[in-house]
Amino acid sequence: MYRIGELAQRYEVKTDTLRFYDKHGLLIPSSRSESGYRIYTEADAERLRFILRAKAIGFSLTDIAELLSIELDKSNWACADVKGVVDIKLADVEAKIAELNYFKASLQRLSDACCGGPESAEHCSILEALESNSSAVKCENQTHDHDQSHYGKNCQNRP
Amino acid sequence: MYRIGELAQRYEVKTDTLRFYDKHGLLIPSSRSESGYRIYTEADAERLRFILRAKAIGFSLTDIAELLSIELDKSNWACADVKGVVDIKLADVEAKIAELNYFKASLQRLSDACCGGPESAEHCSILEALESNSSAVKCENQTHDHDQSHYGKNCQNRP
DNA sequence: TATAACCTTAGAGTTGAATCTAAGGTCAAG
DNA sequence: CTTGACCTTAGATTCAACTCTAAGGTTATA
Repeated sequence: MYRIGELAQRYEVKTDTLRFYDKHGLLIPSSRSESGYRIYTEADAERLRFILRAKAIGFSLTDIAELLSIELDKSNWACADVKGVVDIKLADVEAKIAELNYFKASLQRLSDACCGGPESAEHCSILEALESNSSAVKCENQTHDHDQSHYGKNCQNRP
Repeated sequence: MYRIGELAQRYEVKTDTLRFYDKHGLLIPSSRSESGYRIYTEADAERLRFILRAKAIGFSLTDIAELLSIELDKSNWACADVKGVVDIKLADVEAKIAELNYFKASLQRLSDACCGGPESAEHCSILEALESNSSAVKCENQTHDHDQSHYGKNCQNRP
């Protein structure tokens, strides 16, 4: 039997968060004290661990609510249902990774083309790439010239 | 010279979005008509292209505002400033990718351990993993047994 | 019995990037 | 001269997942 503060401390969440989970039906404490304090049982704590674990794996609270409703009524669901939730999330995460890898490549191309030195940005290849219509990034040694050796191995696309 | 609707259509954004960019200082139209209509010039359109390109690369509107303020006053900034913005974003994107890869691995482990069949979820290894305290995912063939050949090459962690 | 540390509630605020609503003004075509 | 497509504004709403505030009630300890 825990009060909200104890449970919060034990699982390193804010009491606000537990109240939020209560209000949204994810974790409604098994009972209340006479004065209205939330009383959490060990089973409630288990449910919280389930929530936190699922959250750590990347599920949204909506996903978790779905998982919990299956969990509470397992025998009326099939493995396929559960795996479905996981696989949708997996596809989701994979799509996000692909998108971010695309961003990363774009940023890397920009970064590599720029000397990063104290020179004026008037001929900065990053700004020029953002101004131009093409997706090509021109290297800076073609526009302002300086001793690039100071600034590391930039501009991967030089001849 | 474009009115808001024309510019919006040309670049496939909503007029709302352009008004939002106006209000937030990202793209203030060069002039207004007598009746107060926003009038965008070709230079404004160019600036919009800059914004959209930067957005596609994954910059937030705040990042873009910074990039634009450098762009407008290039000669008073160094390449290092510009590259700084890009490199911070790059680190950011890399961190997000790493986190998502971690999520992906967790989800993959869960998915692989579950048969995904029409069997009752009572012994579903996904739910069991979420219930248990360990991060290990036990394979289902140890709990409910069925002809797994129907459901593909699941449960990578079997003996 | 007073003080501090707890607990309660309803409701507002946060972030980012729009998107929507209401109430109204402008303009070209028929 | 009216219809409909456009434009204006301020301000509200959306999404997720909290986080915070104000105003007050409870409980353990000195």
